[in-house]
Amino acid sequence: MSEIRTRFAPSPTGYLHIGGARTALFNWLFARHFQGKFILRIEDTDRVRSTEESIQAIYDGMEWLGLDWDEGPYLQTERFNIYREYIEKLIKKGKAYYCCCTPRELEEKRKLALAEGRKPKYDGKCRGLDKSESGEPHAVRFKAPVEGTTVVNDTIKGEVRFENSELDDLIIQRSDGYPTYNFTVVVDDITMGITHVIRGDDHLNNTPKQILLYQAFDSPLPQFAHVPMILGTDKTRLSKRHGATSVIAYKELGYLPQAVMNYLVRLGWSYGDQEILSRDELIEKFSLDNVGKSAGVFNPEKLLWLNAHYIKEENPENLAELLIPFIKKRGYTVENNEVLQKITLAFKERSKTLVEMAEASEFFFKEGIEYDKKAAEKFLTPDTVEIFQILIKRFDQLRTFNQQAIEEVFKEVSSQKEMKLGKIAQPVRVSLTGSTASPGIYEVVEILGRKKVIDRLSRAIEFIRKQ
RNA sequence: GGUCCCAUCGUCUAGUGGCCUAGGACGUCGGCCUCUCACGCCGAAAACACGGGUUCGACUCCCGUUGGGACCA
Repeated sequence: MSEIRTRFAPSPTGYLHIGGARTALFNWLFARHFQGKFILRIEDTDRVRSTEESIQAIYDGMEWLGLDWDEGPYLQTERFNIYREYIEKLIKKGKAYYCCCTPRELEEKRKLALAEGRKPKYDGKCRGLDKSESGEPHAVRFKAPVEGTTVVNDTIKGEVRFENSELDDLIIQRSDGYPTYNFTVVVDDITMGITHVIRGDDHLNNTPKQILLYQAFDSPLPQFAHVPMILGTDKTRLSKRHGATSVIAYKELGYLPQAVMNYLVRLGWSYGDQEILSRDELIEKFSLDNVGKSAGVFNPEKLLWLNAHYIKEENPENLAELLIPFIKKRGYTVENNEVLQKITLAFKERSKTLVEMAEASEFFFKEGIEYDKKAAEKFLTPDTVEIFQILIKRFDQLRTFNQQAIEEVFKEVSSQKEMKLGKIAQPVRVSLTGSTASPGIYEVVEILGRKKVIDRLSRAIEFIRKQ
């Protein structure tokens, strides 16, 4: 078989949508699996809705997910000459014709048809007329076959049949000179040598029209694969109403791209019972055969679980790097050093997102920490003052201030005072972190460092005395 | 409205005629672990939409019904 060529062809009318990202991902995986080419094409013919920022947002989203393309980006707005050429070809072949029906005329006919219970189909008024280009405003219509059946041989959906009589003489160029969607897609896919068209199944109904166009051009058909949609919790098409739908939003919410990729690909595709798949594994194992037929509901909880998994997997150095922007956002200056890496180590088991991690670790960076009211009431009590004093003294005397030594101190004080470890750890935790929940206390003490620990314990003593 | 697609636990899914007493995962609930919170581990509840066929045998094949979705306007 010759080279596999797939493409992702989004319209730049917003952000890179989760659904679009999955389509891109499937195309990318398919191309990478077969060592083919993945092409990016921006379908920006809708000039009103297409924006520069949206195009950039698509690049950003794909870059974040690591979906690199081999050719393009091609912009449709730079390809009008090609479309014009292909329109001419069709007219010369007698497979397209000028249509001078005005939109108003068409609209009236449509209403009439509807009122009479007929299908609102073009009546073919201009079909037989041999109109050459004149001053009159005109559209160009494709002369579609009126009978027969067009079969879409879809890799995912199987054989789908459409009666040609149901299809219309579609407009391929509007009276304003703009080519229309179904036409540009076909011309682009032909000229770009696309072998596999993998796209959302919302395009399945367009496919017979496109196949007719391929046939009119005597071009071989690509293999079509229509992947099911992603729905929201209410089972309607996933949209902003369902929460974050842009890929970049997930970056900002502290998700790792591996998690998003893993989640997206498993939504609609499976490899037995395996839930966790690395990027390389996906390339190796991805196949259109295992793509399901039915639409899937986007499940943020599972994505969150995957994200937690990938945070746990990530090494401290990378994790620290990823965490920095989130800490900066909270107003602290940090660099990727040993301390920050220890912090990520302490939190990676207990954070589901980087945002959570930055929030939970804030007490490390904050100068005057505040005590949680209830926690202070419960644990910062007069009887703990003595413990704090002993701890301050012992910490001060420690030769090496590391976890092991710190643990020993706690254990000794615990047995000396015949107090359960928890009885000591919780008050210390509150005085160091402000709350009752944190990583292991020995870890916290070590990372905070001798000076801050002693300061915070002293401050807690003061606090208790003032009560 | 017309055309098309789809249908296994709440959700993502495994299942390709006997391996199914329907498996896994998220979530939920219970327990264990424990210096707190988590992680982890163990366990539980939870599904083949319905009705007809085909077959010795249907989750699996066919038809219909119902439900959902998409596209066209």
